[in-house]
Amino acid sequence: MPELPEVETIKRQLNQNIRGKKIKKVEVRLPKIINCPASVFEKNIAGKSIKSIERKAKLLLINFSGNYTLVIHLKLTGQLILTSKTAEPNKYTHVIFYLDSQKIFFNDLRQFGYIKLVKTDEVDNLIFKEKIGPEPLEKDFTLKTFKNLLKKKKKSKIKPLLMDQSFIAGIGNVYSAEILFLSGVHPERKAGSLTKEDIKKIYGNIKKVLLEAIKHKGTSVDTYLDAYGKKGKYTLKLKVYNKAGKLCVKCGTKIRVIKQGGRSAYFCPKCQK
DNA sequence: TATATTGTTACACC
DNA sequence: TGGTGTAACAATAT
Repeated sequence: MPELPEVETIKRQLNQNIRGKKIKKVEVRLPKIINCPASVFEKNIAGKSIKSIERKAKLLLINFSGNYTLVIHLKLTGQLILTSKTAEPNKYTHVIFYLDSQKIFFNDLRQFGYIKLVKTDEVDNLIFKEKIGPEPLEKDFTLKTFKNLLKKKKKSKIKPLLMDQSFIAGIGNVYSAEILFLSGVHPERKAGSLTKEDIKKIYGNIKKVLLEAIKHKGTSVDTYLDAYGKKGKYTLKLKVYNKAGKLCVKCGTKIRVIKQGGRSAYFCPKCQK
């Protein structure tokens, strides 16, 4: 499941490899993935060069010459794979970008992901409309900022709150579970019940876990692959996510799973209070 | 063969 | 109004 570290990994890899290169042709195999007729899509992208690639929350932005930007969300099972000219698409390849000597596949098993063609100067507008919260790895995301945000959400349960993109950007089910485990905080605690120490720990672990995950090129619990088609190695570092019934690495208690808002929340009943 | 799973969003409820 | 719950989306594993 691509969250901030996975999207950041793809962003860095694409910047290293395709910045400045030209898109020769686009092939849209599944029209519902894009937000306009394929002819319009192709017309505005083909022949244009890639200026830069950015990340905002879990969104990947590819900026082109000619002032158009592709806004890409990978949702649950999306992939952007940079391959050779001769690589073959699979049945989940829905859009293909052709470069001079490479291809980029947009693959998505569940077809929830999207690629939107947007005028570059309208991207900020679009992101503003999505009400995306602060970027946790930015310098201005301080402990004080975090405390103040929590004050406004005293009645919310902490795990769904960390996953709320309008509260804080880029955190999903995997990393919220890991952050709370390392902080010793139970996923059902209300924001208003957290002590100063709890808040400090959660704040520190948000930065720590996300940075560590980027270092390992993300987590592959589902179909996630990086831009080179490789799995993320943070999967090996996971302590609670997807570990129901396994033994806690700290205390040996069985990891439990509960439902929160219809989603699985994994935690250690002894280490997380 | 039916069901659970999975993130996000839209929408209903209180 | 904010917090919570549910359906829908699609494909797969069980």
